[in-house]
Amino acid sequence: MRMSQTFIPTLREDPAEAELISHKLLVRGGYIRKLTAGVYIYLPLMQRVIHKISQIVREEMDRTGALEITMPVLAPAEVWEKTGRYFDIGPELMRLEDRHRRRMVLGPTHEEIVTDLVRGEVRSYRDLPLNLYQIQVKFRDEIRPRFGLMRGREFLMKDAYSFDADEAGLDVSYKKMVDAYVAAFDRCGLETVMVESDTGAMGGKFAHEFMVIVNTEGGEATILSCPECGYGANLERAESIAKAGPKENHEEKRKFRIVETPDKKTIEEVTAFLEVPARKLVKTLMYKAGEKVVAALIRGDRQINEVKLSNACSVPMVEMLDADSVANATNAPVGFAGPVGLKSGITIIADEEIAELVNFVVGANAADKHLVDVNLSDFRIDKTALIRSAEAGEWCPRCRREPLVERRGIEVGNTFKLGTKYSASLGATYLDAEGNSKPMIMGSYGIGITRTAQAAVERFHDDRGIAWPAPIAPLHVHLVSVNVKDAAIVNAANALYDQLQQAGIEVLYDDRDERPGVKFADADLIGLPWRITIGSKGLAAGQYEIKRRTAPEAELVPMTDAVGWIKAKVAEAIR
RNA sequence: CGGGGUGUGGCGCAGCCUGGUAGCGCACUUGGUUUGGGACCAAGGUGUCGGAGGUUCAAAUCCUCUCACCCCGACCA
Repeated sequence: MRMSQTFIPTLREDPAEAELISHKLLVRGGYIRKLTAGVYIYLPLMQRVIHKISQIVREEMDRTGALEITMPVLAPAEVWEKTGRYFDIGPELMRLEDRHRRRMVLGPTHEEIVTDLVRGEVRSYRDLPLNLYQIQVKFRDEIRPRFGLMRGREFLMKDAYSFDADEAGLDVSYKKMVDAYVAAFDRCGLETVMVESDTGAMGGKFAHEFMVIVNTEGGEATILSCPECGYGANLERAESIAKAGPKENHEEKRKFRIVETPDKKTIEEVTAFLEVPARKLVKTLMYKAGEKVVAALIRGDRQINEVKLSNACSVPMVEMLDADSVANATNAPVGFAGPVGLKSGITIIADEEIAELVNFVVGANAADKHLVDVNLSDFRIDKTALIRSAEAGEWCPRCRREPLVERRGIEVGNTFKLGTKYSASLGATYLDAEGNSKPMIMGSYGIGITRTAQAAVERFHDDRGIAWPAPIAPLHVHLVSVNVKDAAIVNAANALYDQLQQAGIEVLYDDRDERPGVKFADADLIGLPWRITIGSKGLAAGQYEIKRRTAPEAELVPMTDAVGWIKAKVAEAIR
């Protein structure tokens, strides 16, 4: 590919639209351009990266026996209503009407469509297991698209769906997918960690996420993992051991009393004013869970975990009450809610840690008042559950030998054991060997292709530009001719370009009439794994200068050996 | 959707407070000199100042509405 004839619009300055380093580099390097919020155009280099990643993923999927298909982006709303997700997913599901005013959606994922397909075509246990996948555009109307490809509204995803006759079959299918994911990311040159995650709106009972660990702000998800036993989980999901640390509750229980706390609403304000530690205070957070109002009690120094809370309430999602509803429910402004004397219609769910507390502080359900020396016997608890977020430093919930450590990661893939959520609601059943009709057992498995590409940039870059892992680099070699007015250099560069191409090496040839500094800066920015420089110095010595993008210095390779040398290096790196 | 901010040549920005007919850097075009880490000289082209309405002799600048985009929060591959 000759640079003078392709389309790689590099930028000297950072684009104003980008915050994240990987986003800036992809725009500056001429990989992507934004069309509108969360929607991007993939330029020639990006297209090649996408092909590379897709091809690796495709090969690993095919190896498992999964079959590639393509389902439409546009789908009738009907199928989504049957599974209930038309309502569950909410505004993130892009809805539209066609000219006949039929309601349609743009697929954010394809469980409904693939299940509908399989329902019509598969009837016997003899046809199972079946795993169908596609690599295709998804659309999610994100509340706030950001970080370029990291959270676009339109993005490329590989999604696979497995259908099995029983749970044992699902376990086998799931394991195959997990292994394929590990292999695929590994082949991309990306180290990932697999963590347990919540199933969220996807439904199902068991899920994992594949995270690329980064130590930049690009890591959106927080994961907790155990250095000892390898346990890892998304913060949303991470288990806590209910009883941690020594008890301090041998104090004698006192009778609670009301204290004035004028305008002290936050934990910080109340603890400072009353001079008690935050862990002696119980936060009462008011939530809406379906039709019910729930008061969630957790220790003042803990964070609520809404996913765990919604699981405890058996609803897909909980939502914090707005200020008016809080006032309505507690007869007090926000900041003074408490469990004592709360209306009977409100469900009180307490975190497990609450049970250990004695003589604590709660809101009084009256403006500018709190209750001190409150004890468990002073109010009702409808349910006790683990609803606080786990924290780094807590003991590993599995091996209990090491404290959990916190890292940040980018989620590039996930796997779900769905069970029968979709097959049951859509009637995807089969006849077993005894002639009984049963719902198929499903799994679904996603890899964000475009997100993986950006995650790689977030992981592999320096202050000059991208440094692609060779297997997913758009091309392998960046050939730079130092001076296009020097016939000897041009002849040598042209000749080498031809030789490299004939040897099957993907090469980007910078044949532009630019100064060397411009070419080097662009090469570093674009980030191909090797750069070969042709200038008069090397030519005179019969050597090419070959520089690995990640190495500080170039190597000098005899001209006669160069093609074989680079070919071997590339082969080794993309193996 | 709540809070904050920005829209001025292709890109990055100044000008706006204190109205007076649009500017800088990069990029681009032409000619010349240069050529191992983002060159230099000369000449040149490029804007209905996001849109609509209003105030005014006069609006990029003031007012109202509107649209788009960005950042912080809740959601996600």
